[in-house]
Amino acid sequence: MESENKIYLELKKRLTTDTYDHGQKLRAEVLREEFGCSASTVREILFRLSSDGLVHFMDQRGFRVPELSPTKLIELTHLRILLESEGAVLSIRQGGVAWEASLTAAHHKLSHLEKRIHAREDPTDLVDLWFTSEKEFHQTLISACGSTTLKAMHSLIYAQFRQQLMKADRKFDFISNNIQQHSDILEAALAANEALTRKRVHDHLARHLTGQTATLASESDAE
Amino acid sequence: MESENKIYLELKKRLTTDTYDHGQKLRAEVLREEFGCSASTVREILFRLSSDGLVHFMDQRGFRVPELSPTKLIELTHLRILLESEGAVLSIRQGGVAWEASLTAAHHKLSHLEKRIHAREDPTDLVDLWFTSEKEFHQTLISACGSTTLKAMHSLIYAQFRQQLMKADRKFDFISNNIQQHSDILEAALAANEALTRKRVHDHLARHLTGQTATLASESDAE
DNA sequence: ATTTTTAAAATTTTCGAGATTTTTATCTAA
DNA sequence: TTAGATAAAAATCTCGAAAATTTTAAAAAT
Repeated sequence: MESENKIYLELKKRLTTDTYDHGQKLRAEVLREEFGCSASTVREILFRLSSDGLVHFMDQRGFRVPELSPTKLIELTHLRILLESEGAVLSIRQGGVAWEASLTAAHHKLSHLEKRIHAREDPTDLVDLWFTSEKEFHQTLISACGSTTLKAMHSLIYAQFRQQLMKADRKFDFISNNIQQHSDILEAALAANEALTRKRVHDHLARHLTGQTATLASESDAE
Repeated sequence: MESENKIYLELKKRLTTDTYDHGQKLRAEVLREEFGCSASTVREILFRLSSDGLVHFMDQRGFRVPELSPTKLIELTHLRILLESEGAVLSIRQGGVAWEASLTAAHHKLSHLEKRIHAREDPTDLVDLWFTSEKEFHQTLISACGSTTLKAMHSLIYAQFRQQLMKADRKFDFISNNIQQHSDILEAALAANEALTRKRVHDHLARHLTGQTATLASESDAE
């Protein structure tokens, strides 16, 4: 079972980091051979990932990587904004110095990396590192919210969001804006400005809300 | 696989409607015999329910009904307020007449039932019906939000919330308040008053937020 | 009497093979 | 040539039994 969890994590990583293509079939036999376990074990893991929304299961037709879906991306973005705003504001209220310190640290790492990427001609070999750092920053942002359930939910949504963008986000033409936006979020959070933090989380993710009149119900003005 | 889904739904119903006790062990062998399927099939279903948060899995130690947890209930309530407020407001904006009609219908059914319960000495035989109707009302409230993902997330949270209360809510000492609150929500929603709808969804669920300084970050004043 | 060891029983986990279904390839008829 | 039917191949799904682990019970030692 320990090894099963290893396989689960490895597959989860692959499914959110470009290894497979959207819509690609995940053949149990291939995975069984690669990981050296039984077909049932693979099946079990794929079902778990299916519950996480990272694998699409169809009765009698096996497992696939979910298709690219602009609609899905918009919905996931809405939920990220909702959960991260809420989590960030709760963290501002309850986090204290320890949280501020960890958020500053996470931002520092991410910022450093994003500047390196910005300066690069070809940032391909930094992609994986960026995925990790960006995730850590956003998780830290909500880490002191006090709700395990909210964090778990956010983790699910974040992984699916990342999966939708695993191909697109490798170009980093957005990196310049991102550096500023991450910095803005940090600033608002440290200033304990709740409304401004909400707005900046929203603005940071807003580029994924295109394609329809995508206005979040909880959106409000500030700044 | 069709039968597997049947078993899944049956178990899900049981896990949110009192059949088992909190913390009770779910022995695979017992379920296998009862449902007339193999051990692997039961295992697969229990894993699915585990991903839904309705079953607690421990490596080498089998599956259990999750323990009663006041903290968990508060967290789930927070998330219900967050998701239902958001979903309701989006539905107000996008739902149109069809949504208003279905919400009115769902409320009518629920209201009728709650009045019967209120009048009863012993409402035991109406419990299951109430669980169904109450769920339908709240799902209808957010049904026109336009986000499949938000609805799926809410469904997960709602089921876990219901599980936490499956024993407690059978007494119906809250029924009088509930009748008023459901009616208030309907009124605010039909009036397309977004802030008021948010507040009334919050007030409806507020009784489960006791036990700590449980203030939702997005809480605001209205009315 | 209490704790530790040892043995037995029960439960969980892994596995591979047979049964079922879907997919692919080939053949036949219009 | 196209469409439909048939057969072969490949994949999925179910199942029960063997292997591994935990739990329970009994015996031994402190």
